[in-house]
Amino acid sequence: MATLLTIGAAAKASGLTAKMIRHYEQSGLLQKPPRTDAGYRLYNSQQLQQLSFIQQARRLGFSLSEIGSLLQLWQDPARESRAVKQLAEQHLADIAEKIAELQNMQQLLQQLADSCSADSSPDCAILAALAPANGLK
Amino acid sequence: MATLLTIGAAAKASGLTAKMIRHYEQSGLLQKPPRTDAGYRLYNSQQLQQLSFIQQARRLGFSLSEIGSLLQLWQDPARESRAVKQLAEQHLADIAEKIAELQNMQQLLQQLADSCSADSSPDCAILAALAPANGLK
DNA sequence: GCTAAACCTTACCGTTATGGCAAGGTCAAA
DNA sequence: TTTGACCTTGCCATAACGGTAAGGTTTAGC
Repeated sequence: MATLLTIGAAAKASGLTAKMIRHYEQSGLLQKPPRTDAGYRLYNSQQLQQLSFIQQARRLGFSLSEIGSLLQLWQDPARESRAVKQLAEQHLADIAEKIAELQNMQQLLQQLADSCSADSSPDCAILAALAPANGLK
Repeated sequence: MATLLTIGAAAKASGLTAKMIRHYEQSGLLQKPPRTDAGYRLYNSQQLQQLSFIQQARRLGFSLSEIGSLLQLWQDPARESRAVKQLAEQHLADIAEKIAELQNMQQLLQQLADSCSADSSPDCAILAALAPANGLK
């Protein structure tokens, strides 16, 4: 039998929030679900699967736009795994870039922090590094 | 002599954009600079130093709110380096957390991507991992 | 049957740090 | 004087939500 869940139950089942689900619907990621006479959204098991799919993809850091593409591929029996992998590789490249940026910040700042005495004196390598060259003329 | 720069020149000198400078002013990070009769903002060397300070701090990933605190400390001769370092340590912790999240995603997704054949077949470990347990009944 | 709690609905604002655009005023050089 | 390069304000857009308000619905208990 078709089990239909209201948005709150669907949220719990998928690990999302009702707010997120409405947001995904509004941004075109999800088809509009049927409604009760009172206007309540009702989700069937197929849509629940989609919700869980989205939640997993979000956990991997895919953007909603990327997830749109992934959902399309998922539902296309004629998809080529090549296309899926390409999306993943692109996302991996983005992740690697962000990590590199953060590690760069981390390294620079850690060095400065290590050189800061952290006592009651006003002198601190961190501020010194942020301040523009003073050209002590 | 006091060299006064218009916002475009100040932007170039500090590595920011005019838009950013106006935004920092509007969000209370910078004091309102004097204006010409025509309403053009004019920046002196002290404010240019602040702009460069902000730009450096942004490069290290500090939020505008954190930079507000750093600026305060910078301009306080009675500051304690302890306070500066505490801000830096907090930011380092935030950075480390983000890196950890990204590395977690990276590791998970890389494993899946490695298991994806990337050919014309529809089968792909990535989609399989995103799809909820199918309970092949 | 009635009431209160726990749902649901839409709509709008706030977050963060910008970029973009429009409509208009200003300034300097040719 | 005209043109181009400035400057001004103001409003919209981004990504992916969370919060809140004002209101309708359903359910459980009494």
